[in-house]
Amino acid sequence: MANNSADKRVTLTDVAKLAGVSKQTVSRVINDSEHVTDETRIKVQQCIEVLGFRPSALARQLSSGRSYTIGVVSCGGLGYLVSGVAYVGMVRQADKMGYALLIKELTDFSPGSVRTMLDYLIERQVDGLIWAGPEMGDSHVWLNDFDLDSLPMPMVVVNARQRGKADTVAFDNFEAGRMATQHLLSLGRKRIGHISGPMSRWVAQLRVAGWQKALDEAGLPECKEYYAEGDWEPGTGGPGLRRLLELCPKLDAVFVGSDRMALGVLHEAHRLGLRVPEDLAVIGVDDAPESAFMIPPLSSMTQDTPAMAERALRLLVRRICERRGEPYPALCAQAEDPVMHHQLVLRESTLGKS
Amino acid sequence: MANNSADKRVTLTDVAKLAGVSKQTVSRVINDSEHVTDETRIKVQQCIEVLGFRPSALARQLSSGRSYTIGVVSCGGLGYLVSGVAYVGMVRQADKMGYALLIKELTDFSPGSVRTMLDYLIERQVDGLIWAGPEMGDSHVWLNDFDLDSLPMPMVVVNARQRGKADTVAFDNFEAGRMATQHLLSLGRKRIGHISGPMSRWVAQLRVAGWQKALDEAGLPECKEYYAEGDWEPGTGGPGLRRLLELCPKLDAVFVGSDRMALGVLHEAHRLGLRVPEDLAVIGVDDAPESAFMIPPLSSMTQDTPAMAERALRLLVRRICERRGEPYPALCAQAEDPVMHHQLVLRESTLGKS
DNA sequence: CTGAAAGCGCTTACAG
DNA sequence: CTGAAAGCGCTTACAG
Repeated sequence: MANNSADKRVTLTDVAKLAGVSKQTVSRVINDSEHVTDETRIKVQQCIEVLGFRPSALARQLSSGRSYTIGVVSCGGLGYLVSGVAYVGMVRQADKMGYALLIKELTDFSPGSVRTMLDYLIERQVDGLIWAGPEMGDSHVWLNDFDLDSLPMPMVVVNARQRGKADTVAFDNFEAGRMATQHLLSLGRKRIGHISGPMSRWVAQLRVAGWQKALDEAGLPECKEYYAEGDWEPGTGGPGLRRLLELCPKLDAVFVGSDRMALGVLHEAHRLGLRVPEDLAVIGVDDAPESAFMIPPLSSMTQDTPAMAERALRLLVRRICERRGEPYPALCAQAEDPVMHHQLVLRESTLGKS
Repeated sequence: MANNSADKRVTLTDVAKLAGVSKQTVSRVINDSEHVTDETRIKVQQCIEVLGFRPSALARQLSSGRSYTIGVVSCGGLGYLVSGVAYVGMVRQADKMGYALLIKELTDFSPGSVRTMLDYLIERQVDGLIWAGPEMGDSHVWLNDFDLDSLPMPMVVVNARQRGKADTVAFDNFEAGRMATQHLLSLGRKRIGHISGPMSRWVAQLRVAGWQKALDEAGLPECKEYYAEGDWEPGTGGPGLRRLLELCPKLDAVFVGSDRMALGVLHEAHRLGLRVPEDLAVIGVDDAPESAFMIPPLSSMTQDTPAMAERALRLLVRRICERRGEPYPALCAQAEDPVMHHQLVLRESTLGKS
């Protein structure tokens, strides 16, 4: 194995010299160009071996204008679990298509720091941009102000409101809220409350709206009063449930904005001596790995976050290729629906023992 | 706001031309060199504004040999949750010190793919390397084969076995296993079983060893028989517990390798009519956000993974600066202990109702 | 304090 | 199929 240690960088020029050919020819070999004799190719490859030559990606990028790097803007905050899982999906997918991910974290949402972030990524000449982070309040206002077409590269927004011309890959959270509520209705429940995630979040807002819609459709608008706001975490499940019971002592079902909060709800119900689902049916969202093992096992809605991240990445690579007039890699050859859907997963917390 | 759209890249040369100075002077201005008249500086800065000039990080890197990029090799696998949380910690910390993270995923552990991975990162001239991924079986054998000093940049290994000269930041999982077991012993339990993570994992092995050590110290070596292997996930907790009860029907305590598996154990105990902790004391590891809300609330051991990731990053930046003879950024100015420690968090699953 | 030159390591046209 | 030249956009010495 060659020894390209700290000594001195081996360059294409060195290889060319040793092989007795031009730099251009060496370049052709490392880029798998067809216009090279087998003889020449082999000779060059041997010299590459011998010298332990590794082309500098940096130099290549500078001269070719292509970086095979995708910039990821994340804003983790409390959503770190989801972000984390999503990261893994993105890394894998990027890798398969030959891209690396350059990850930067947005620490605040001022237009200034957004601008700085974008400039930084532009400076590094990323081929495309993934905007991955929860949409908090008006954090995406800049998307309106900005002329996205002025970005020198395509961008895909993940799990946030669709805006203007920016591509977006997101779950249909309105539908999720509606479906969860409809399930509770189908069980004959009439007093259905909701504990939502933080209302500054787009995702939480939509789930609330879906819940309300289902209630209206069922002719139970009064239930819309049975509402409490949480923060996605287990700790707000219990207080949320108590609040709901204050508002409606006869509450018979609750749709909880996340499985983690639902854990808190189950815990509190147990403490209060409420039987689940006999007295209170509970359904969450996420279908966390834990949910099947809660007491009782929790009904929920699957949400395949890694799949969303992967889909976003494939879409982005499509856009990158489109702009450059290059063919698509096989993985993103066909267009996919940018809207992701949840699916009901029913367990004891709504169905009871089977 | 300047309009640097897809048109044409604005370069340092353009600025120099407009300002009527040399490129070198513009370079000085953007690098905050002191040897520039205020007058010149202001003039240049204005031209930069007007043209919307953004220096190319790529060009800078190529000519300066410094990329301010840290390569992260991850191998997610089932440990995605932990990896995800760790990612966020790393991204944040890197950002604060002016580095970006370039993330690559290792898909298999053959020496070849490890070599390819390292070459790739070297090609991209990352300033340093983080090896972040669970140590599976002999996956780190290459660390022995490789002469780490031949790497052109420093590397820090996260949460894996200490090897040779490579810096390592990791939890003391042996101590964790011992402490958890000692806690159960202190409650007067005499038949203490263990359900471990996959034994191909270094972390799991150490926790098992710590448990055994504590049993030996307590003069209860026979308990070492009460053992089952799981996979960290909730689904293996129940089967693990049943296995333990086969081996020792009078089992009175169990140390579970992860809180997620412990959830499965609690679920199964509930099903079997075993009271926790009266009949069976249960303690996990991780102190997951869910643990305080399990039924009953789970005793555990905190494990601050983001903190570990951040510490690893700080250490790496220290090493980078050392090699280059540069001063340390404030954040990593002082050396830190590379060994991280768990802490007991006691709840009802071992202590009972207070 | 400022500038002209050379160079970082590759790729892109353009010839032959 | 192969090569000599120019260029990607900066920075690093070296002069003045």
